Parts: sequence; C-alpha cells; structure tokens
Amino acid sequence: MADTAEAGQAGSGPDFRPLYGQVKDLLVRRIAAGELRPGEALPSEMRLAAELGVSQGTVRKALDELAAQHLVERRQGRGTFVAEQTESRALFHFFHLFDAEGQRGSPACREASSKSGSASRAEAKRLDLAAKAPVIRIDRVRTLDGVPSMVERIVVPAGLFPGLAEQPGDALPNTLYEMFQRDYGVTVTTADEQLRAVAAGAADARKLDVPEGTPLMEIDRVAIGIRGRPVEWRLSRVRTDAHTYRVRLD
Amino acid sequence: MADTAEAGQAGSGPDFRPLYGQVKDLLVRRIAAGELRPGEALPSEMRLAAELGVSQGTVRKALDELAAQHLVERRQGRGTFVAEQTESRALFHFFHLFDAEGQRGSPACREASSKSGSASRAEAKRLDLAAKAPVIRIDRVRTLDGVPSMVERIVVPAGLFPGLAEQPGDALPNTLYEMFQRDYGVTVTTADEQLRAVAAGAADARKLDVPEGTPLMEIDRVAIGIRGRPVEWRLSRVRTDAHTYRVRLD
DNA sequence: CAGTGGTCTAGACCACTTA
DNA sequence: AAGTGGTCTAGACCACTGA
Repeated sequence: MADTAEAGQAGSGPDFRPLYGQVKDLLVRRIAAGELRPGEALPSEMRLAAELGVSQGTVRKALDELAAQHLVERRQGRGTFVAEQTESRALFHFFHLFDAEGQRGSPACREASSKSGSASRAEAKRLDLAAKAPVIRIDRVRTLDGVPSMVERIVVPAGLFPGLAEQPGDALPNTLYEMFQRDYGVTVTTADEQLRAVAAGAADARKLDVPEGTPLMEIDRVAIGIRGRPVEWRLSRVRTDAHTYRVRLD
Repeated sequence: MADTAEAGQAGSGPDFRPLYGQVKDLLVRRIAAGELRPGEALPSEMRLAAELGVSQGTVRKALDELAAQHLVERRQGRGTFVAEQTESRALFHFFHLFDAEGQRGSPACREASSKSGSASRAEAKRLDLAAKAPVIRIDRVRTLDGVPSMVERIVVPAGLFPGLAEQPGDALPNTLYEMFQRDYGVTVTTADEQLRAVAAGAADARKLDVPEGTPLMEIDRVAIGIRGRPVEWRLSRVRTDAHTYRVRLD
C-alpha cells in the first residue's frame, strides 16, 4: 500500500489495482478472517486513512463500495459497521415471494429434519467439494401465511458447520442465514438462483396438500459466502397459487 | 443550483437535495426530454462543472451514479455518452433464460401479430392508464435455440407509439426495446417481474408443442420508462425443460 | 461537546483515445 | 498534442449522534 501511496497517484503495471481497491480488499480480508465481527464498528475514515497512509477520500471510496455490496453499513454521526445478517435483511435480499397485495409472504417452518451424509455427485459439483465430502442435509416444509407452501432440501458442507448435524431438526430457526453467521461465522453475501416450472411429485403433493402434477416453481439456489465459495445448496418447490416470485430488473 | 453552490456546502432545509443529486436530476430531465439523444456525448465533466457553477467532483459523482443506473456510459479518454439500448444490452438486462450449460438462450420470433384495442381493466391498471384507453396488443411465439418455447402477449399504450399499430406483425424486430427507443424515443430503464408456475392451456400446448397441463413458467412483466411510468405490460409463458430463469441475488 | 460520516471544493498526475 | 475520464490528495463546512 505505502509504495503506491508515496507515488501519490494511480501508478501503472499490468495487474495494477487502484488504491481504494486495495483498501477494499484489505477490509474484506479482515472481515472474512473474523478480525472485524458482524455489528462491530470499523475504525473511522480518518483513522483508517492514517493507518494505511492514504487520504480520507480514498478510504471513503472503498467504504462506499463496501456499503453498496452490503458488507458494511454506514450511519451518519455514528460510524461504519460490519453488516449483520438480521432476519429482515435476510428476507429482503434472499426471500422474494409476495402475495397478491404485494406483501412479503411471512414464512414459518414445519417438519424440519437434518441428517449427515456424504456428497452426491450433484451436491459435490454445486458446492465445489471433493467427491463424497461430508455434508449435512436438511429437509423441511415451510408455510406462507399459515398454508404449507414450500418443500425444501438444503445441503451444506459439514466442514463449515461443525456440530450442526447434532442439532435436532426442529431446533433450526426459520431464517438460517442469521444463524450461519452468528453461530458459525459464515456470512452469505450473494446467491445464484435458477427457476423452472415442474409438476408436483407424490411426495410434494402430500406435503403441500395439492393434487399430484400441480405446477410448482422450483428454485435452485447456490449461496455464496464472503470468500466467494459456495456455502449452501438449496432446492425449493413452491406453490405459486397465492404467492409470486418478484424481481426488479434494471 | 447557483444559490446552493455559492453557499459552498450541503445547506439544509426539509426537502434539501444534495448538489450532485440536482445535477443528476437535470441531466435525467435533459435525456428524457430528448435534448440529449441515445448515443450522443454529454459535455465533458469540466464543461458541465463550468456551465452549472459547481466543482468537477460534484459533476463526477452525479455522472458516476447515472452510469451505475445504466443511463449513461463512461469511456475513458472518449467521454460520457447517453446509453443506447442495443440488442445485447437489452438481453443482458431483461432476458434471463439460460440453457443447462449456462449459455444465454438466443430467442427468435415466430407468428407475431399486432392489433389495436382499448384497455381492459387489468391492462389499464398495469399500465396506469385511464379505463378503455387505446392500446396495442402484440401476440407472438418465440423460439429458443430453434424450439418454440415462449408464448407472449405484449400490451403498450398506443399514445406512446404512434403508428406502431399499422406495422404488420411480422415486421417487428426480435428485441422490441431497441426499436422502442430508436423509433419512438421510449427508453425502458427498469422492469418489475412476477413469476409463477402454471399449467399449459390448450392454446399454449398447441403453440409450444407440449401436452396440455405441462407446467410452464409465467413471467408477468411491467416495464418502466425513464420518466418512471409503465410503458409495457408483457405476459409470457415459458417452457423450462431446456432453459431456466437465472437471477443473481445480493 | 467531540467525533462521525455526508457533501463540496480545488488542484494534481495518470491512462486512454483521437487526431 | 489536446482532451477525456480515472485516481488521489488536502482541506473545508455540514448534519447527525451520543456522552
């Protein structure tokens, strides 16, 4: 950092990274390593600038971009804080089912069970694991506004969640990502989803109380952690008679 | 603008808007009014700063935010340009169907027809029009990689697209948004989509060459123009046996 | 009241593009 | 060579927060 700072400007070279980008990387590494914990305040802009030997404007640009990625939150007059996975934040970013009036569906949990196992080929591929690596599988049914509306199969690498397999299924909270962060230091930052329409199989039909063959929306999600690696694979099948999946494109 | 600039800082008041926000608004108005046309270069940062009596840094912040919204494009060494709706841009932002290998499906058009009419209640509501306002309806079947895969009903306010109704349906291009902007000065900036799983009806089944009752994904989209008003309602039903709808969440 | 982030300014050097 | 956006700096005043 200092070398570039002494030059006083952008510098050059093939693999050059702007100063504010280097500041960003440094802060991301500190957060990912747990030196800065969720909810904790970062040093102020002035302090960071002094520590790193760059100007306040450069630190500001780095922090602004981290805030845009929801990795930190800035609060005027208070400071900059490592983002915390709250239930409302998790729902806002990762739960997109709304009822006809545009109200976010409020999910609850039912019939959850978790088991240990070793990764199938599909699981290993999705989670970027070695063949037969240990995984934990969670099956559950979720209700929306009281009606059984989703069946979910969740698969996570056992290595990231030591002890999770021993939890009884019904002890699992409704929004897992909050627990992932609080109890295991695993922060979900992004997710890739693939949606398709499928026909309800016999098991789906029974759990969701619909006729076999009913069209369901299948949501195939891989959640990515702060280090850029997959941390969860989730396959959901959803009734869309009372709720729709909403996206804003721009 | 000048009054705030003279003060030299943020200012105050209940409905205060930062200087860079005012610059943004001004530029958006100029683009929306057609004073700055798609593809055209904006004045340079220095020129804008001089014209508006603000510093270059303030103009820069405004332009950076407009670039983040894809309203302008910045090219180092060349200038800042009003964003143009190209086919690849339209597909990138508004077409989210990918095949199993992760390649974007390449859509083509078939059996397009367009007719004038007056808005139904649902159409008037979606498009924020008066009851029975004149609309143009386009029906078409689209293929993905050669296979008939989508049926679409597109509805637009006739007032925004004078003369469009007289176009024969098969003269319509594959990506409409490019034509909306080039021929009618209507720029689509964002869209709200609602997705659900539905069963193919008799007409769907015939057009898509699938059995009646096959699960299809229905995409209900309202496209919003640069002035913030709805400019198109599009209802699509899609086969998702070979393609999936992909979203990245963060 | 001191400390924080939010806004604004002025000026510098750089890399890139075009001519 | 001239002009553009990209980066970086230094310093100012502001609104907001909490002790």
